Amino acid sequence: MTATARTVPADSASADSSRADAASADSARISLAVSTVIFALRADADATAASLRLPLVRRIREPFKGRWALPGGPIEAAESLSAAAGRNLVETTGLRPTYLEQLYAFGDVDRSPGDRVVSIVYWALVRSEEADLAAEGDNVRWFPADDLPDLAFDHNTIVDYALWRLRTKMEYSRIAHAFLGETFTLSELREVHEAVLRRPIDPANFRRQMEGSKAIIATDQLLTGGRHRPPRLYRYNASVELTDNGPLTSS
Amino acid sequence: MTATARTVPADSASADSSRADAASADSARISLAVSTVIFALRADADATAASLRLPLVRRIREPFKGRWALPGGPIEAAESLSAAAGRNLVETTGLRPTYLEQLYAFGDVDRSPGDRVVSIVYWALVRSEEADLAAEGDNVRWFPADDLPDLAFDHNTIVDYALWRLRTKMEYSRIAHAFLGETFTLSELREVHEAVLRRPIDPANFRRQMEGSKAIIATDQLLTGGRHRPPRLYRYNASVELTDNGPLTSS
DNA sequence: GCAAAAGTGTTCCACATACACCCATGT
DNA sequence: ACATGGGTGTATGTGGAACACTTTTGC
Repeated sequence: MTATARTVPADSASADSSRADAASADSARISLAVSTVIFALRADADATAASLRLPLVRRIREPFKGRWALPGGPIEAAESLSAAAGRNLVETTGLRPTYLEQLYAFGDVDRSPGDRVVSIVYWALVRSEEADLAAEGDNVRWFPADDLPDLAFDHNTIVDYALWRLRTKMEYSRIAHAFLGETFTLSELREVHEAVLRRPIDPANFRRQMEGSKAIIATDQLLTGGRHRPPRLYRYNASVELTDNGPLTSS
Repeated sequence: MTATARTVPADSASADSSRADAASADSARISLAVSTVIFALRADADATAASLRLPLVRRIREPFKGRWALPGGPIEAAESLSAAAGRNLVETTGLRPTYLEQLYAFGDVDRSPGDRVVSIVYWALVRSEEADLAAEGDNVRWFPADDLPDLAFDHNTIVDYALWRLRTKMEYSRIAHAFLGETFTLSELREVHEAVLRRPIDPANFRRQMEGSKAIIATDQLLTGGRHRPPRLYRYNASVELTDNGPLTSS
């Protein structure tokens, strides 16, 4: 992460650097794209537990023709980066994200054979119920996030990083709500944590942490129809942000 | 942070999205730039404490001609994003960064009047001693990070976010070393924390936290010449990363 | 000796963990 | 009745905050 810059005489400073935010003929050759890592929790094949899954699209042209890749595309002149990512997501899956955040800008010189592409990558969470009716076909398919094939470009690296961010953020943020609907039981919320973090969590302690955090509000409703004692339904407390992104909450 | 995307028929998915990572005529109109928020700790005017400062460059052309702005410029075809940021930093200040990390990609449609510019912003830390001999002139000047004038573009927002990231990261990472030299006393390290976080820290507890973290190694040398009991010199433990950036440590 | 920073010891408290135990429901 | 998940109570441990106290230097 440390730059490999060399020292240079201090005098050469101001002339070049005053071109701040101006584009030259050089940078016009670099093309810009947006990609999105879309996570959903979906029932496993054996239906015993939910697991993290993400949709990929099959590339229909070179480079990496036939390989699976993250959904992505160019940015239109009149849309912001997050709007481009959101549009992208809708076009690929037909789903609306409940959470969308910029992940990282990937711009290594050789990440795309032939041309130079800088990809601004977003990551998103969609509700499980919605994900079940998501578009799937020959060119769009959902894969288990922890067991992907060899993807096009540096997309395996990108997914690894997105997974790391999701898991890190799950530990200190209220992000799990984004996988669930309007109301939910504490067990459902706990199962989201367990599926993402891949470890069991003590229900008793989880309850106290959540109730102490003021991130959820108990409703007066119980979920009946289960096989056992009906659990209370909770609602997300909209007055607390899902994640603390500092001064960048509104972009 | 939530996208404002609308739902769309699921069928329209694969055709467009398979253009992943390809650039169209649209995105060729968007120019790409790199900017850098460079932090150093420098002695205050009254020399009693150090404070966070950063170098800005004066814009010599429209838009925002005459306004102060973050150092930045275009990305060259053969350099990575971090290399562009590092070069940028050297050209502006003549300094070598001890820490350099991508901050965020800013790409709102109207952030630059007239044209559409996406700026990939890095933030950097440089050593205090080095910063004292940094280039400064009519078009490059250091400002206190917490008291900036009205900057060009959305650069005030960018600095606010960079400050938030620096302060957040200072709390859970070993990043403070980047402001210091090869060896340092615990007081110096603590003063870095105090200056960045703007609050006093108990020296006794700070010592135990640092020693317990294994991030620093005691040398057998004491720093003599002070007015009081000579403190021990410590060295940064290179075997632990400054920050945990997950699977992205080497880019 | 005195001032002041370096460095050590100890108490207190918040909070996470582990786990025993009671509650309410469907079968 | 009993199995099972919902929900409460409680002991133990860990780590930070607060602060008293000792050590070592310059003057």
